[in-house]
Amino acid sequence: MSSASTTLSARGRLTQAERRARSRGALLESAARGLSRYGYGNLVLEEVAREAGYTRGALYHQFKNKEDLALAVVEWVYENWMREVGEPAARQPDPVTELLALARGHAVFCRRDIARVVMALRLEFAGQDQPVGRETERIWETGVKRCVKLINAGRKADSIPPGPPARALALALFGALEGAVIALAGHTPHDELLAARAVAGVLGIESHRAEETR
Amino acid sequence: MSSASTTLSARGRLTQAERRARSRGALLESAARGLSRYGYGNLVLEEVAREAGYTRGALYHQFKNKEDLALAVVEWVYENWMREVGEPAARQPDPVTELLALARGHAVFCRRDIARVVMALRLEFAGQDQPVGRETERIWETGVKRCVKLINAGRKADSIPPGPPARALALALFGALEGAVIALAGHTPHDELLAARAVAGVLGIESHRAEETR
DNA sequence: TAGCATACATGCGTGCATGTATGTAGTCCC
DNA sequence: GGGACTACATACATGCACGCATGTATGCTA
Repeated sequence: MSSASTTLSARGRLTQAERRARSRGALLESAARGLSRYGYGNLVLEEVAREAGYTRGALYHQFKNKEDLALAVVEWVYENWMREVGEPAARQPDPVTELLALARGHAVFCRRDIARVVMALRLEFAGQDQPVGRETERIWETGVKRCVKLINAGRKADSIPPGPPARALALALFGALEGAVIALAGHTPHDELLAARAVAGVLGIESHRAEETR
Repeated sequence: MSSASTTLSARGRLTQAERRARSRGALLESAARGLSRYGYGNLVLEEVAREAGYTRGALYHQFKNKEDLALAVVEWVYENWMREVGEPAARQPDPVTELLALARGHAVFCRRDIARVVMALRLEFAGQDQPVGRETERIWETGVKRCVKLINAGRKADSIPPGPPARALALALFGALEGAVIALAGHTPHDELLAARAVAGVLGIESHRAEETR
């Protein structure tokens, strides 16, 4: 529904590349919704294709197999997240406001029904050594590492109080954030504030910091 | 490993009821671990039985089918949770300390590898009308309702500040709590404090309230 | 201790989802 | 405008896990 904006070349007729890109986008989006709703194991490719307006033939033409599709979805979600949440937050002046911006941004990002993709896959593949699980874990770890740095910086600047190890804080932060946002699905606009509050709480900073809108 | 304490009758030989209870307990525990790790769809009954020291025959003798087993696990987890977390917390004197006790208690409860059963099943069956999903949703809703009451009480007593609707707060609270605890799996003892902090944050109360141990 | 009931094991049939092989329609390029 | 290529559909083969039916062992009752 959103990124079906594959610029079509002047005349109504589609070029091959456009055709390919359009169907690939539709399949990716459908698969993302499916993964978010049902997880990997319960995801039925027949349905993915149908909801995108194609058949499994198209899917297997664009992706090697189910695993390859899932990997592409994870990549796709990650890139969008970075563009819409990660990079804007990075422009904040100090660690605490950056962390709170991440929280708010993530809440808004997850208003689409993609919210649970990462959480679902992480849960499903935790503790197993499987490509999709590894990739999901990798991007999760990227986020955690980023938080660890921010927490350490914040503590140096005395804007985040001392306490448990930075890594534990970062894990709790992401966990609480994802959990809250998933539970609040559809509860616009409170999701944003409550996500920020959860993060502020984990960090142990004064709760009113979460209320500041920017 | 834990509740294998089916009192065996005086002599070494087991009575039928004891046999039954023992194997049922072992199967339930194994299934709970499995559900927590893999979710419902990926749960293979062959493995469940094997890890419990039986075969699928025993399983199908004790439970009608896979769904029945999952329902029994949900029930079993809920009862244990109420006994070990819900009831102790209810003995707290005021709403805020009760909510924080729930957070800490839940963190401790989830140190067993059962942590993710509810979250996993809720994710997997969200939006579908299926018995296991309904049951999981029901006990989740029980928890949310309890929180709503506590939040309203706390607001009347001025120990919780006004803000978003109580239901939104309760949802965020449980979501953040579960998410944080899952992410912190294995990070004893920080899990307890950070769970309390996440909850305190969502409630918008002063963060130092979360530090009080009881 | 004989005969029955209950706990559990083993083997088979079936359904469903993935992956592959083949067939058809829509583009590109000379 | 005709051949080559690409996007996609359809048809078929494979595998896995569930559920059930049947077989065996262990405990119960008289």
